[in-house]
Formats: sequence, C-alpha cells, structure tokens
Amino acid sequence: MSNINIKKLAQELNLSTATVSRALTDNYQISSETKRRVLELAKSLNYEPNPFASNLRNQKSKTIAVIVPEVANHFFSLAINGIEEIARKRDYHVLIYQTHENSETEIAFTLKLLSGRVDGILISTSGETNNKQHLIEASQSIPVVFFDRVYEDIEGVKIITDDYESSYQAVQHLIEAGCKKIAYLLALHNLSTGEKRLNGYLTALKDNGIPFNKNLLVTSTVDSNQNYALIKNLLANNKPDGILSSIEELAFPCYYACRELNLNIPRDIKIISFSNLDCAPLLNPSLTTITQPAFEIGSEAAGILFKIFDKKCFEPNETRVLKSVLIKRESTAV
Amino acid sequence: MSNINIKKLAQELNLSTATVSRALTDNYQISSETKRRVLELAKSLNYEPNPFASNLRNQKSKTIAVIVPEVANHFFSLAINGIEEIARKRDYHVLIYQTHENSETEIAFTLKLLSGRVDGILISTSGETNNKQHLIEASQSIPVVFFDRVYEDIEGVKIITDDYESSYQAVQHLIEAGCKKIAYLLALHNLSTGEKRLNGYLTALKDNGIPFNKNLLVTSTVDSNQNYALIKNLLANNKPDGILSSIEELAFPCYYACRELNLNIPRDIKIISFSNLDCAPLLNPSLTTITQPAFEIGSEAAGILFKIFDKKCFEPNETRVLKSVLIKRESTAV
DNA sequence: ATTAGTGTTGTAATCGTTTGCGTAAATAAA
DNA sequence: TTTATTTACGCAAACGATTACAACACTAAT
Repeated sequence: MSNINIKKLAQELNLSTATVSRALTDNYQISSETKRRVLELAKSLNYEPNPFASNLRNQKSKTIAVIVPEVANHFFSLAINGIEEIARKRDYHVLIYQTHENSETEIAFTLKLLSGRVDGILISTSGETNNKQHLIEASQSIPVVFFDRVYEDIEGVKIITDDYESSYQAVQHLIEAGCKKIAYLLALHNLSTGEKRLNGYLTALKDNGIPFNKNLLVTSTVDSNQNYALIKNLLANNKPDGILSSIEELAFPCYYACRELNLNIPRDIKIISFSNLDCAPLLNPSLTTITQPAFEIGSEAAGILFKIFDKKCFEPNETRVLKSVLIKRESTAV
Repeated sequence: MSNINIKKLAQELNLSTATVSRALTDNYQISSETKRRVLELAKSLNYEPNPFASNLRNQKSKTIAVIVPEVANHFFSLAINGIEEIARKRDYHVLIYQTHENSETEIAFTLKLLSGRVDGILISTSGETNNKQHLIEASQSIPVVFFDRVYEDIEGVKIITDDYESSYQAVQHLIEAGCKKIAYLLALHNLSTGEKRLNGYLTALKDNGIPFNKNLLVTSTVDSNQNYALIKNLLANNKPDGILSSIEELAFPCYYACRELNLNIPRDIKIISFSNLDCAPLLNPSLTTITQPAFEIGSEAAGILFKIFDKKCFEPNETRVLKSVLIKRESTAV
C-alpha cells in the first residue's frame, strides 16, 4: 500500500492538508502556483488518494456490484464485459459475485451490499426459489437494475429481451420445418423470463392447432447430470421431432443425448436453443439459436444505473426490452 | 445505503460506541448480557458495519483485484470462477478489470490499485508490449500473483501450466498422425508463456528432424479480422498439413478458413489448439485441444494469495506449474 | 482499612479526506 | 483613513469503526 498521503504532501510543501486537498481537486480557492506545486509533488511521489477515506467522507464508493449465477457462462461473461466497459468510462469499480443459482447466497450478497460498499447493484437473479424479499429491500435501499433474469412483480428498472416473441418465433420456425411433436426444455420457471419463454411456446402451439402435451415439457434442474438423464429419457420415451431449449446450458446435453440414441439432427429431430455460444455455427450440425444481445444487455444495464446516479430520474418501474435474434442453422434444416 | 451505524445502536442501548463495537466483535471484555442485547438490536435493524470506516481504520480492504485481458473468454471466465469461489470462502470481495490486451489500460489499473483499495492483485497480463515496470512496482508494493500469462523475469509468485511440454506433445501428436508441414499460430510472444509454447513447437520439430519453415509461423494480432486473413493466407499459400494454435481465439478462424478454402479437417489438414472451449467435442469435426485447468489455475492463484496474506510466507519467486491435458479428437484423426 | 485484582464500560484518538467557516493580507472603494 | 471586497490559505470538525488507556464498581486478599 502506498504510504504517502495528503498529510505528507502538506508537510513537504509547508501547506495545510486542506489546501493540498483543494489543490488536488482543482478548487478555485487555490492559487495556480500552489496547485502547480502540489500536483507536481503528488505526481512525482505517485500519490493516490486513499479510496476508503474519500468514500467514507463522501458517502459514495464509485463501485458497483454485479451479481450473476455464473461468471463462466457465455451470456453472463458477455454481459459483464459490457458492464465493465461502461463502468470503466466512468471510472467506477466493478465487484463480481456468483450465486451458483443458490438463493441463500444471493440473499447474503445483496444484504451485505447495503452497507454502503457499492453505489448500485446490477443483478441477474437466480431463479431457484421464489424468495425475493431481499431484492425488494435492496432496491428500496440503493439503485438496483435487474437484467435478463427478472421478476416482473418487483418494482425496479429492468433490462430484458423479447422472450415471449423469440420463443414464439422459434416454435413457429420448428413447425414450418415440419415438426409436430415439439418438446420444451423448461428453466427459470420462477422468473418472468422463464414464464414468458414458456408462454411463447404454448401460444405458438395453440395458434398452430397443436395440443399441448405435458410429456413434452421437461423441467430442468441445477444438476447437469440429472438434466442429461431427463433429456435422454424425453428423447427415448416420447420421441419428439423438435426441441426448444429455453437456456443455453441444455443445448449440449441434447446433442450428446442424440448421439447416444443415434438420432440424427436435423433429420430425426430439430433443435433450437436460447444461446450465446459463439461456436454454434461450428457445431455438428450447426445449432439454430435464439441469441440474446448479451453485451448490450450489460452495457445498457450499466448505462441506466449511471443515469440513475446522475439523477436523470428514471421511471422506477421502467423496463427496457432488447431484441434477440433467431439465427437459423442446420439443426433445424428441413 | 443503510443509515444505521454504531452510534445509533449505542444511543438506543445507552452504551458507548466502544462497547457496541466490542460486543459486535465478540470481545472478551464485554458481558454476555450486553453482547446479547447488542447483537439482538443489530440483527433486528439489519446493521451492517460500514466497510470504508473499517477499512480505513484497519488499513485493509478485504478485497482483491483480478486483472485479465477479457472476461468473455472461456479460459479467463473459468479462472475468475475459481478465484471468486476461493474469495467467497474467505469473505473477500473481488474487483474485476479488463485490459482488452491494452498495455496502457493495464498500467493505469495496476497503479491505481496501489492506493490501498485492494489487499492483493491477481493478474494475467496483456502481452501486447514488453512494458512491465508497473508490474514490478505493483508487486513491490502489495502481494501480487501472476497466472497463466507471466513474465518469467519478474519476481513474484506465478501459477502457470506446462506450456513447453504441452506444445511439444501436441506437435508430436501431429507428426504421429502423419503431418509433415506443421504451422504454428503464434501469440503471447512477449510473454514467457508464449515463448515456451513456441519453444515446444520448435524443439519437437527439431527432434523429429523437421526443419523449421518460417512461412509456417503466423504471428497473430489483436485484430480478429486480420488474424482470419493471415490464417487464410497461410492455408492458401503454404498448404500446411497441420496447425498448432497457441491460443483458443485462433481455433474458430482456422475452421472458418478451412471451410472457405474447401479443406477437409482432418483429411487435408489437422488442427490442435490450446483451448478451454467446452464445445470442442461437438465441433465439426470435434477439436483436439490442449486444455488448461483454468478453474484450478484461478483457485490456486487465489489460494496462494491468501496464504501470503496469512504470512505463511512463500518464496518470493515461487512458481507453481499445473498440468494441461491433450485431448485427442477428430480434428487430428488419421 | 488498605491493597490488589477482576470484570465491565467509557473517553478520546486514530485512519486519510473533505469542507464549512474563519482569517489574514492585499486590493478596491468610500 | 476607514470600510468593503477579493484572494489564498488554515483550523477543526466531520465520515464510522476501532482500540489504547482509563476508570469505575465490586470482590478478595492482606
């Protein structure tokens, strides 16, 4: 730690700490000659103001927190990338917290963050439970922006994508490709994000006169082995001819299960997944995806947070919807 | 921000702030009855100590910084995952900084961090330039652990993988698969990481009596379009029958270039890449990789940083080498 | 009765910066 | 000459938590 502080600068220059502090912040009260001397010495000694002292005095941290289920996930790491870039422009610091989809962890994080450690929170919540009291408390206490994984019934600024439309469009695409038994891999069902994706699926089926078959609805878990088993079971026993996966994490298991069961994609079964995998075009076969603008979601969320800081007040319940894009590839070819 | 502090607790309970503070830290001087009262009130009011006040007083931040080139990269996001998990166990906070391979940015970050904002730094440096004075200054000032991308000639604790051996082994594998003109996609050449990978390639060639051909050595840039052009050019003009890519980022461009040029992998050309892509097995064809234990590198680095904090003193120049694994797949099939 | 010891609490300084208020000197206005 | 006004700086009190040093009451030992 740098042990050079304002007091030392002041001593060295025969000035008071007040004057040094003011000189460093280019206060009008200080003569330009004094400013020059202070700045020069500060630079030569590599002086950096102690952030904790400043934060304590100013009651702000120049820090934001990002809470996500996993860092090592294409969507979230892209979003973090977007967030970090915006934060950088404002000279803000970014704290990262992973919940691993664990609600308890998420609760502990959010509540701990209300101590003043951060000026605002960006969160994509774990949908594990319906426990959301902590989110309400948090957003009453400091600015919070929810992104992608949101509860619609919590007041707050939200950045989401057009989940319903994307999902609907995906099913439509499968149907046009000839699918008649379309399975849905359900996730995030406690969140409105998941709910909307499901609704898109259901409505698209109805609009096309296809009755809903509950055997074709697979609810995923946090355990990837179990998910794999569920998917294999679905394929083996219910023989769908199309799959819409509502999260990226279930796409690979589908591919593996098809291999194992000797099902040819897209001949025997067509697959679409919500996904930000940049290898989707290179998969065997290439994967049709609903791709969310992950980076933009992150930068948009961060941008709005800063606007809130700037008091360019936002509607407390504003929701911004970005568009996902359906990219058709071989996995749904006719 | 929570506006409840020790003073308010003290007032409420008719105690001094000193007593409250001691009660909260379970100090032996305080009667159990008083402790009970304090803890009870603190809990009911959701009291969280102001971190800046504590940090200022204690001269430590319970925060570490992670500096990486990119968050949205499989290797780094996995490493961050590992770091975050370890930090969590110690109740430390994790700040993230991306350099985007820009040396200036990296310098600015590291120097700013020496103000006491963090207790230690984990860094995987950008290899863009040979500018490393800031790294030396940083590690003289606070504990720094370098991971994966390191300069061998900087004093400090380093977590790396067996780059030389991995690279050597990869070339050996290509040769055994029948390759005679093996190209090398060079990256990180300013770092000892890159140097070792290159040396593994060169030595393996020599040991197999294959003369080095400088036309088969392609030096990558930070511009992905340019990299793609370089690779296509390599394939078109020099017709290698094998490629070793020293970083993950260049694997996809190889696949795309092969498609474009109608080259069949692995018939016309075999490919190996350093990579943590979890879709490697699902690519078309599946990609042979040298996979680094990214998560472990992160957790190991963080673990050592904490040991340094604990003053279980480390050799100041200790280097820990983890093993990568060569996973043979279709892209190098005979 | 005096001293020593124990158990519990309070006073006040400290961490490094920031900032309201005061002040001295210099200049301008009366 | 006296009275404003401006310019440039210092004093000292915050911010909230921690902790050395007292201090008090009370018991035990002498």
